[in-house]
Amino acid sequence: MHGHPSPSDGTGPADAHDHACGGEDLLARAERICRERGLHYTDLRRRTLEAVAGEGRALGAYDIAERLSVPGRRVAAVSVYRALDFLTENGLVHRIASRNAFVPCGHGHGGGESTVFLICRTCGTVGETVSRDIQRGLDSTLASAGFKPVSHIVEVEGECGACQGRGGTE
Amino acid sequence: MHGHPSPSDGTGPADAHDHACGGEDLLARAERICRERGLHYTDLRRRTLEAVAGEGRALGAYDIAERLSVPGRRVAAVSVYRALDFLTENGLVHRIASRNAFVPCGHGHGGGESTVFLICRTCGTVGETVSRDIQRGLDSTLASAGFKPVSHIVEVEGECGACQGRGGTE
DNA sequence: CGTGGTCTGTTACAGTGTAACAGGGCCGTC
DNA sequence: GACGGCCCTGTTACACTGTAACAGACCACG
Repeated sequence: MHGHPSPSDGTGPADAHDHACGGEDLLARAERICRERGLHYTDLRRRTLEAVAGEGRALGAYDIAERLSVPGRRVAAVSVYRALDFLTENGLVHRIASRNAFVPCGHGHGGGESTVFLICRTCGTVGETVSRDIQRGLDSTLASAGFKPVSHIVEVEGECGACQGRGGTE
Repeated sequence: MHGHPSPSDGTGPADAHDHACGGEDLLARAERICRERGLHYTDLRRRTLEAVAGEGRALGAYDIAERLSVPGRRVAAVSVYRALDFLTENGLVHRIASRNAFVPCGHGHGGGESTVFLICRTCGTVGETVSRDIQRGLDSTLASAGFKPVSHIVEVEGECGACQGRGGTE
Protein backbone atom coordinates (compact mmCIF):
# COMPACT_ATOMS: atom_id res chain seq x y z
CA MET A 1 0.00 0.00 0.00
CA HIS A 2 1.55 3.15 1.18
CA GLY A 3 5.14 2.84 2.19
CA HIS A 4 6.14 4.90 5.13
CA PRO A 5 9.59 6.25 5.07
CA SER A 6 11.47 4.27 7.60
CA PRO A 7 12.29 5.88 10.92
CA SER A 8 15.45 7.42 9.73
CA ASP A 9 17.01 8.05 13.06
CA GLY A 10 17.65 4.40 13.25
CA THR A 11 16.60 4.53 16.84
CA GLY A 12 14.54 1.64 17.95
CA PRO A 13 10.92 1.93 18.89
CA ALA A 14 10.47 2.68 22.53
CA ASP A 15 7.16 1.37 23.63
CA ALA A 16 6.56 -2.31 23.67
CA HIS A 17 2.85 -2.59 23.22
CA ASP A 18 1.61 0.07 20.87
CA HIS A 19 3.55 0.12 17.70
CA ALA A 20 3.11 -1.63 14.44
CA CYS A 21 5.78 -4.21 14.89
CA GLY A 22 6.58 -6.02 11.75
CA GLY A 23 3.53 -7.88 10.66
CA GLU A 24 0.75 -6.43 12.75
CA ASP A 25 -1.33 -4.18 10.60
CA LEU A 26 -3.36 -1.24 11.74
CA LEU A 27 -6.69 -3.03 11.84
CA ALA A 28 -5.37 -5.83 13.97
CA ARG A 29 -3.78 -3.30 16.26
CA ALA A 30 -7.07 -1.45 16.61
CA GLU A 31 -8.85 -4.62 17.58
CA ARG A 32 -6.23 -5.53 20.11
CA ILE A 33 -6.12 -2.05 21.67
CA CYS A 34 -9.86 -1.93 22.07
CA ARG A 35 -9.90 -5.37 23.60
CA GLU A 36 -7.11 -4.51 25.98
CA ARG A 37 -8.70 -1.25 27.05
CA GLY A 38 -12.25 -2.49 27.22
CA LEU A 39 -13.44 -0.19 24.45
CA HIS A 40 -16.08 -0.82 21.85
CA TYR A 41 -14.62 -1.54 18.44
CA THR A 42 -17.85 -0.81 16.67
CA ASP A 43 -18.69 -1.25 13.04
CA LEU A 44 -18.59 2.45 12.31
CA ARG A 45 -15.22 2.87 13.97
CA ARG A 46 -13.79 -0.09 12.12
CA ARG A 47 -15.06 1.11 8.79
CA THR A 48 -13.82 4.62 9.45
CA LEU A 49 -10.38 3.27 10.22
CA GLU A 50 -10.46 1.11 7.10
CA ALA A 51 -11.34 4.10 4.99
CA VAL A 52 -8.47 6.13 6.37
CA ALA A 53 -6.04 3.23 6.15
CA GLY A 54 -7.02 2.38 2.62
CA GLU A 55 -5.80 5.72 1.35
CA GLY A 56 -2.24 6.92 1.06
CA ARG A 57 -3.19 10.53 1.36
CA ALA A 58 -5.01 12.45 4.05
CA LEU A 59 -8.79 12.22 3.95
CA GLY A 60 -11.24 14.85 5.12
CA ALA A 61 -14.12 13.85 7.34
CA TYR A 62 -16.62 14.45 4.57
CA ASP A 63 -14.60 12.35 2.16
CA ILE A 64 -14.72 9.52 4.65
CA ALA A 65 -18.44 9.96 5.15
CA GLU A 66 -18.93 9.71 1.42
CA ARG A 67 -16.85 6.55 1.19
CA LEU A 68 -18.80 4.94 4.00
CA SER A 69 -22.15 5.80 2.51
CA VAL A 70 -23.99 3.44 0.25
CA PRO A 71 -27.22 4.10 -1.63
CA GLY A 72 -29.96 4.06 0.94
CA ARG A 73 -27.58 4.11 3.87
CA ARG A 74 -25.92 7.43 4.37
CA VAL A 75 -23.29 8.08 7.04
CA ALA A 76 -23.36 11.63 8.36
CA ALA A 77 -20.15 13.55 8.79
CA VAL A 78 -20.89 14.12 12.44
CA SER A 79 -20.77 10.38 13.06
CA VAL A 80 -17.46 10.22 11.28
CA TYR A 81 -16.13 12.99 13.49
CA ARG A 82 -17.04 11.03 16.57
CA ALA A 83 -15.38 7.92 15.23
CA LEU A 84 -12.31 9.94 14.33
CA ASP A 85 -12.20 11.41 17.83
CA PHE A 86 -12.23 7.92 19.21
CA LEU A 87 -9.54 6.70 16.85
CA THR A 88 -7.38 9.75 17.50
CA GLU A 89 -7.62 9.39 21.26
CA ASN A 90 -6.46 5.82 20.98
CA GLY A 91 -3.54 6.53 18.70
CA LEU A 92 -4.93 4.89 15.59
CA VAL A 93 -5.22 7.94 13.36
CA HIS A 94 -3.65 11.38 13.29
CA ARG A 95 -5.10 14.70 12.38
CA ILE A 96 -3.10 16.81 9.92
CA ALA A 97 -3.79 20.31 11.14
CA SER A 98 -2.53 22.09 8.07
CA ARG A 99 -4.91 20.12 5.90
CA ASN A 100 -7.87 19.49 8.18
CA ALA A 101 -7.57 15.85 7.29
CA PHE A 102 -6.72 12.49 8.78
CA VAL A 103 -4.16 9.78 8.19
CA PRO A 104 -3.64 6.35 9.70
CA CYS A 105 -1.09 6.15 12.48
CA GLY A 106 1.90 4.18 11.38
CA HIS A 107 4.15 4.35 14.41
CA GLY A 108 4.16 3.66 18.05
CA HIS A 109 5.11 7.08 19.37
CA GLY A 110 6.99 6.06 22.41
CA GLY A 111 8.58 8.66 24.60
CA GLY A 112 11.55 10.69 23.49
CA GLU A 113 10.62 10.99 19.85
CA SER A 114 8.70 13.61 17.94
CA THR A 115 6.37 12.50 15.21
CA VAL A 116 6.86 14.36 11.95
CA PHE A 117 4.39 14.38 9.08
CA LEU A 118 5.74 14.67 5.56
CA ILE A 119 3.12 16.03 3.20
CA CYS A 120 3.94 15.78 -0.49
CA ARG A 121 2.66 18.68 -2.55
CA THR A 122 2.87 16.70 -5.73
CA CYS A 123 1.24 13.37 -5.03
CA GLY A 124 -0.56 14.26 -1.81
CA THR A 125 0.71 11.33 0.20
CA VAL A 126 1.43 11.87 3.85
CA GLY A 127 4.39 10.06 5.32
CA GLU A 128 5.17 9.76 8.97
CA THR A 129 8.48 9.51 10.69
CA VAL A 130 9.88 10.05 14.14
CA SER A 131 12.90 11.94 15.29
CA ARG A 132 14.76 11.95 18.54
CA ASP A 133 16.80 14.96 17.46
CA ILE A 134 13.75 17.13 16.94
CA GLN A 135 12.35 16.08 20.28
CA ARG A 136 15.58 17.05 21.95
CA GLY A 137 15.64 20.42 20.20
CA LEU A 138 12.07 20.97 21.20
CA ASP A 139 12.72 20.07 24.81
CA SER A 140 15.59 22.50 25.17
CA THR A 141 13.75 25.26 23.35
CA LEU A 142 10.67 24.91 25.50
CA ALA A 143 12.71 24.75 28.67
CA SER A 144 14.44 27.99 27.74
CA ALA A 145 11.12 29.61 27.05
CA GLY A 146 9.68 28.38 30.33
CA PHE A 147 6.84 26.71 28.48
CA LYS A 148 5.36 23.43 29.70
CA PRO A 149 4.27 21.38 26.68
CA VAL A 150 1.28 19.10 26.61
CA SER A 151 1.23 18.21 22.94
CA HIS A 152 2.84 19.38 19.75
CA ILE A 153 2.69 18.98 16.02
CA VAL A 154 5.38 19.07 13.38
CA GLU A 155 4.24 19.10 9.78
CA VAL A 156 6.44 19.54 6.75
CA GLU A 157 5.24 20.27 3.27
CA GLY A 158 7.42 19.54 0.29
CA GLU A 159 8.23 16.83 -2.20
CA CYS A 160 8.56 13.19 -1.31
CA GLY A 161 11.35 11.00 -2.57
CA ALA A 162 9.25 9.23 -5.15
CA CYS A 163 8.06 12.47 -6.73
CA GLN A 164 11.59 13.89 -6.84
CA GLY A 165 12.64 10.88 -8.84
CA ARG A 166 9.66 11.01 -11.17
CA GLY A 167 8.84 14.57 -12.01
CA GLY A 168 11.32 17.15 -10.80
CA THR A 169 12.26 19.62 -13.51
CA GLU A 170 15.38 20.60 -11.69
CA MET B 1 1.46 29.15 1.13
CA HIS B 2 4.45 31.36 0.59
CA GLY B 3 5.20 32.72 -2.77
CA HIS B 4 8.76 33.41 -1.91
CA PRO B 5 11.48 31.37 -3.46
CA SER B 6 13.46 30.47 -0.41
CA PRO B 7 17.17 30.04 -0.29
CA SER B 8 18.88 26.72 -0.14
CA ASP B 9 17.63 25.48 3.21
CA GLY B 10 14.18 25.56 1.78
CA THR B 11 12.10 26.16 4.82
CA GLY B 12 12.60 29.79 5.65
CA PRO B 13 9.75 32.03 4.58
CA ALA B 14 11.59 35.26 4.15
CA ASP B 15 14.95 36.71 3.67
CA ALA B 16 17.17 37.90 6.41
CA HIS B 17 16.58 41.59 6.30
CA ASP B 18 13.08 42.06 7.59
CA HIS B 19 13.29 41.15 11.18
CA ALA B 20 12.21 43.30 14.05
CA CYS B 21 15.53 44.72 14.98
CA GLY B 22 15.43 46.29 18.36
CA GLY B 23 12.80 48.93 18.64
CA GLU B 24 10.96 48.73 15.33
CA ASP B 25 7.39 47.70 15.95
CA LEU B 26 5.27 45.63 13.67
CA LEU B 27 3.31 48.46 12.10
CA ALA B 28 6.41 50.42 11.23
CA ARG B 29 7.93 47.29 9.79
CA ALA B 30 4.88 46.71 7.67
CA GLU B 31 5.06 50.20 6.27
CA ARG B 32 8.74 49.87 5.50
CA ILE B 33 8.38 46.47 3.86
CA CYS B 34 5.60 47.63 1.61
CA ARG B 35 7.55 50.71 0.64
CA GLU B 36 10.66 48.69 -0.10
CA ARG B 37 8.80 46.13 -2.16
CA GLY B 38 6.52 48.52 -3.94
CA LEU B 39 3.38 47.04 -2.40
CA HIS B 40 0.19 48.79 -1.41
CA TYR B 41 -0.13 49.26 2.32
CA THR B 42 -3.85 49.90 2.13
CA ASP B 43 -6.20 50.92 4.85
CA LEU B 44 -7.78 47.48 5.14
CA ARG B 45 -4.42 45.77 5.36
CA ARG B 46 -3.18 48.19 7.97
CA ARG B 47 -6.31 47.85 10.07
CA THR B 48 -6.21 44.06 9.76
CA LEU B 49 -2.65 44.05 10.97
CA GLU B 50 -3.53 46.37 13.83
CA ALA B 51 -6.35 44.10 14.89
CA VAL B 52 -4.08 41.06 14.93
CA ALA B 53 -1.26 42.93 16.64
CA GLY B 54 -3.54 44.41 19.28
CA GLU B 55 -4.40 40.98 20.59
CA GLY B 56 -2.17 38.64 22.53
CA ARG B 57 -4.02 35.58 21.42
CA ALA B 58 -4.75 34.18 17.98
CA LEU B 59 -7.70 35.72 16.18
CA GLY B 60 -9.94 34.04 13.65
CA ALA B 61 -10.74 35.77 10.40
CA TYR B 62 -14.33 36.34 11.46
CA ASP B 63 -13.22 37.81 14.77
CA ILE B 64 -11.07 40.25 12.88
CA ALA B 65 -13.90 41.10 10.53
CA GLU B 66 -16.09 41.84 13.49
CA ARG B 67 -13.47 44.08 15.09
CA LEU B 68 -13.03 46.01 11.86
CA SER B 69 -16.73 46.50 11.36
CA VAL B 70 -18.51 49.55 12.65
CA PRO B 71 -22.24 50.22 12.56
CA GLY B 72 -23.10 51.02 8.98
CA ARG B 73 -19.74 49.88 7.66
CA ARG B 74 -19.34 46.16 7.69
CA VAL B 75 -16.12 44.38 6.66
CA ALA B 76 -16.73 40.99 5.10
CA ALA B 77 -14.64 38.03 6.15
CA VAL B 78 -13.56 37.42 2.59
CA SER B 79 -11.86 40.81 2.52
CA VAL B 80 -10.10 39.96 5.73
CA TYR B 81 -8.89 36.71 4.22
CA ARG B 82 -7.37 38.58 1.34
CA ALA B 83 -5.66 41.01 3.65
CA LEU B 84 -4.40 38.13 5.75
CA ASP B 85 -3.04 36.40 2.65
CA PHE B 86 -1.14 39.54 1.83
CA LEU B 87 0.21 39.95 5.34
CA THR B 88 1.18 36.29 5.56
CA GLU B 89 3.03 36.38 2.26
CA ASN B 90 5.02 39.33 3.47
CA GLY B 91 5.93 37.84 6.81
CA LEU B 92 3.81 40.13 8.95
CA VAL B 93 1.39 37.61 10.38
CA HIS B 94 1.41 33.84 10.86
CA ARG B 95 -1.35 31.35 10.59
CA ILE B 96 -1.77 28.91 13.47
CA ALA B 97 -2.89 25.77 11.70
CA SER B 98 -4.09 23.96 14.80
CA ARG B 99 -6.40 26.84 15.64
CA ASN B 100 -7.33 28.23 12.25
CA ALA B 101 -6.31 31.61 13.54
CA PHE B 102 -3.71 34.32 13.06
CA VAL B 103 -1.04 36.00 15.15
CA PRO B 104 1.34 38.87 14.47
CA CYS B 105 4.83 37.88 13.41
CA GLY B 106 7.31 38.75 16.11
CA HIS B 107 10.57 37.51 14.65
CA GLY B 108 12.67 37.81 11.59
CA HIS B 109 12.94 34.17 10.61
CA GLY B 110 16.33 34.25 9.12
CA GLY B 111 17.78 31.08 7.68
CA GLY B 112 18.80 28.21 9.90
CA GLU B 113 16.11 28.63 12.51
CA SER B 114 12.72 27.05 12.89
CA THR B 115 9.88 29.15 14.16
CA VAL B 116 7.96 27.56 17.03
CA PHE B 117 4.56 28.67 18.24
CA LEU B 118 3.73 28.28 21.91
CA ILE B 119 0.00 28.15 22.47
CA CYS B 120 -1.14 28.44 26.06
CA ARG B 121 -4.18 26.35 26.90
CA THR B 122 -4.97 28.44 29.92
CA CYS B 123 -4.78 32.05 28.82
CA GLY B 124 -4.86 31.54 25.06
CA THR B 125 -1.82 33.64 24.30
CA VAL B 126 0.43 32.54 21.48
CA GLY B 127 4.13 33.04 21.91
CA GLU B 128 6.71 32.71 19.19
CA THR B 129 10.28 31.64 19.42
CA VAL B 130 12.95 30.33 17.11
CA SER B 131 15.25 27.38 17.44
CA ARG B 132 18.37 26.43 15.62
CA ASP B 133 18.40 23.01 17.25
CA ILE B 134 14.98 22.11 15.94
CA GLN B 135 15.93 23.26 12.47
CA ARG B 136 19.01 21.07 12.56
CA GLY B 137 17.03 18.09 13.77
CA LEU B 138 14.51 18.69 11.05
CA ASP B 139 17.16 18.97 8.38
CA SER B 140 18.79 15.69 9.28
CA THR B 141 15.48 13.89 9.65
CA LEU B 142 14.22 15.09 6.29
CA ALA B 143 17.48 14.28 4.60
CA SER B 144 17.35 10.72 5.93
CA ALA B 145 13.78 10.39 4.74
CA GLY B 146 14.68 11.74 1.30
CA PHE B 147 12.07 14.43 1.63
CA LYS B 148 12.65 17.88 0.18
CA PRO B 149 10.95 20.49 2.40
CA VAL B 150 9.32 23.65 1.15
CA SER B 151 7.76 24.86 4.36
CA HIS B 152 7.00 23.53 7.79
CA ILE B 153 5.14 24.31 10.95
CA VAL B 154 5.91 23.55 14.58
CA GLU B 155 3.16 24.27 17.08
CA VAL B 156 3.22 23.38 20.76
CA GLU B 157 0.25 23.44 23.07
CA GLY B 158 0.72 23.65 26.80
CA GLU B 159 1.04 26.14 29.60
CA CYS B 160 2.99 29.36 29.37
CA GLY B 161 5.32 30.57 32.09
CA ALA B 162 2.93 33.17 33.41
CA CYS B 163 0.10 30.70 33.83
CA GLN B 164 2.34 28.18 35.55
CA GLY B 165 3.19 30.83 38.09
CA ARG B 166 -0.41 31.89 38.56
CA GLY B 167 -2.39 28.74 38.35
CA GLY B 168 -0.11 25.78 38.97
CA THR B 169 -1.77 23.85 41.75
CA GLU B 170 -3.52 26.73 43.41
C1' DC C 1 -9.58 61.35 -20.90
C1' DG C 2 -9.17 56.53 -21.43
C1' DT C 3 -7.01 52.26 -20.01
C1' DG C 4 -5.32 48.66 -17.43
C1' DG C 5 -4.15 46.83 -12.98
C1' DT C 6 -4.95 46.23 -8.22
C1' DC C 7 -7.92 46.33 -4.32
C1' DT C 8 -12.40 45.92 -2.18
C1' DG C 9 -17.51 44.76 -1.89
C1' DT C 10 -20.80 41.44 -2.63
C1' DT C 11 -22.92 37.14 -3.34
C1' DA C 12 -22.81 32.45 -3.38
C1' DC C 13 -21.23 28.25 -2.02
C1' DA C 14 -18.25 24.35 -0.38
C1' DG C 15 -15.93 22.44 3.51
C1' DT C 16 -15.08 22.01 8.61
C1' DG C 17 -16.71 21.24 13.13
C1' DT C 18 -19.90 21.22 17.30
C1' DA C 19 -24.26 21.34 20.15
C1' DA C 20 -28.40 19.22 21.31
C1' DC C 21 -31.74 15.87 21.32
C1' DA C 22 -33.88 11.34 20.04
C1' DG C 23 -33.69 6.49 19.38
C1' DG C 24 -31.49 1.92 19.78
C1' DG C 25 -28.66 -1.67 21.51
C1' DC C 26 -26.25 -3.73 25.32
C1' DC C 27 -25.67 -5.10 29.97
C1' DG C 28 -26.31 -5.41 34.80
C1' DT C 29 -29.71 -5.51 38.45
C1' DC C 30 -33.98 -6.47 40.45
C1' DG D 1 -38.53 -10.75 31.72
C1' DA D 2 -38.79 -5.76 32.96
C1' DC D 3 -36.40 -1.88 34.23
C1' DG D 4 -32.90 1.49 33.98
C1' DG D 5 -28.42 3.28 32.85
C1' DC D 6 -24.86 3.86 29.58
C1' DC D 7 -22.79 4.21 25.31
C1' DC D 8 -23.14 4.65 20.42
C1' DT D 9 -25.40 6.34 16.40
C1' DG D 10 -28.83 9.16 13.63
C1' DT D 11 -30.61 13.48 12.86
C1' DT D 12 -31.16 18.30 12.73
C1' DA D 13 -29.47 22.62 13.22
C1' DC D 14 -26.08 25.85 13.36
C1' DA D 15 -21.53 28.32 13.61
C1' DC D 16 -17.05 28.79 11.75
C1' DT D 17 -13.57 28.47 7.92
C1' DG D 18 -12.33 29.28 3.32
C1' DT D 19 -12.74 30.03 -1.86
C1' DA D 20 -14.79 31.28 -6.49
C1' DA D 21 -16.68 34.61 -9.37
C1' DC D 22 -18.17 38.93 -10.70
C1' DA D 23 -18.84 43.97 -10.23
C1' DG D 24 -17.44 48.41 -8.92
C1' DA D 25 -13.91 51.64 -7.02
C1' DC D 26 -9.63 53.53 -7.12
C1' DC D 27 -5.13 54.81 -8.82
C1' DA D 28 -1.13 55.26 -11.76
C1' DC D 29 0.24 55.99 -16.36
C1' DG D 30 0.16 57.15 -21.11
